[in-house]
Amino acid sequence: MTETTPQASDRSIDTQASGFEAVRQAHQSEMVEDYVELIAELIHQNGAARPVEIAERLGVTQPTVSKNLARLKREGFIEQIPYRSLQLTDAGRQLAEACRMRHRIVVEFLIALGVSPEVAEHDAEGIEHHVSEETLAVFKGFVRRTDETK
Amino acid sequence: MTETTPQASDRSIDTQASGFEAVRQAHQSEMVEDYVELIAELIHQNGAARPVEIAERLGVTQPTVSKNLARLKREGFIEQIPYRSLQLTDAGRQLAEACRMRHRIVVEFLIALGVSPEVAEHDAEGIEHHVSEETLAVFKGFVRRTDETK
DNA sequence: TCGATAAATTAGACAAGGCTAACTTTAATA
DNA sequence: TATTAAAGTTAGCCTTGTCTAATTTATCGA
Repeated sequence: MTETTPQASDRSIDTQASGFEAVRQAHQSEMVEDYVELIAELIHQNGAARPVEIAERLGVTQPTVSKNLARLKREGFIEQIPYRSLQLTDAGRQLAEACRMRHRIVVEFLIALGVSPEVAEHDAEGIEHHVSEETLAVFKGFVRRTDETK
Repeated sequence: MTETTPQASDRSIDTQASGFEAVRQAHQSEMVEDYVELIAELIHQNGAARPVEIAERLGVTQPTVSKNLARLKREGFIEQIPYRSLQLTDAGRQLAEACRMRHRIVVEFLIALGVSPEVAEHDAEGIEHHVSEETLAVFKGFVRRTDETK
């Protein structure tokens, strides 16, 4: 019992709880974000995005992709005609673009900081979903300053 | 095709898939890590860690905590006698200490970078579970250099 | 010491996101 | 054009982590 005073911790209990709540929220959107981002990437790289390739890139099975795409469709992010390339709706494109930017910033930030490119990519995949606007702005500023110094 | 940005284009599909796999793995351990870390914190702050307080801090209900504690017990991280304070096993203490260190480094890193303390705490909660050893070492180095400059 | 209150557990439901197995549909080609 | 291989879906199961409602158990103050 080193800290005797109850307010010894600088954070209120509510603040702490809302932090954990936010993490749970983030987990809810991760799947959707990963999918739309990947679909945009595939369309950009290959001119088409197909479920089988999403499965391969994410390292999951086709039925899993099928089920998750149904959710994306239900939520209005994609349109799908079987055996044709998936298409992003306007909302989907918008979300994908935001995710792509955020992903790029996180990766570039880590690299600017001195993390190896492979690990930067790897860690960014998990980190990007938990970076607030404020932190993202700080990352961006750091990258910009580093670039200028080069 | 993939314009000037360095990433995606030169990454193998396997590497990408293993990244997503790692994120899924991380999610599996998050609960355990959050709980042992919080239990250690509560013991340190209050001299005792009780399920009801864990529920409050995490912003979840008591039955949720009850169920999750059963898993921690099953996996050998805690010992529990109802209505007594939870106790960490050696393994639990070890894990808690590692998590505490990592958490501290991430928070200090974000603050050193210029993120506000509240947001740093908030974001760290989500980020910490996705930071590799390499990246953590880089964070640590950055904090050290910043401290020296002060 | 006993009874009210708070703490904890149990039971049962639900949503997400994985999986395998089995099936259907499309496309490619012989 | 008829077959076959690949792509996609469906059905059904599992695990995790959440919830509410109901129940049990311990503690503490009158």
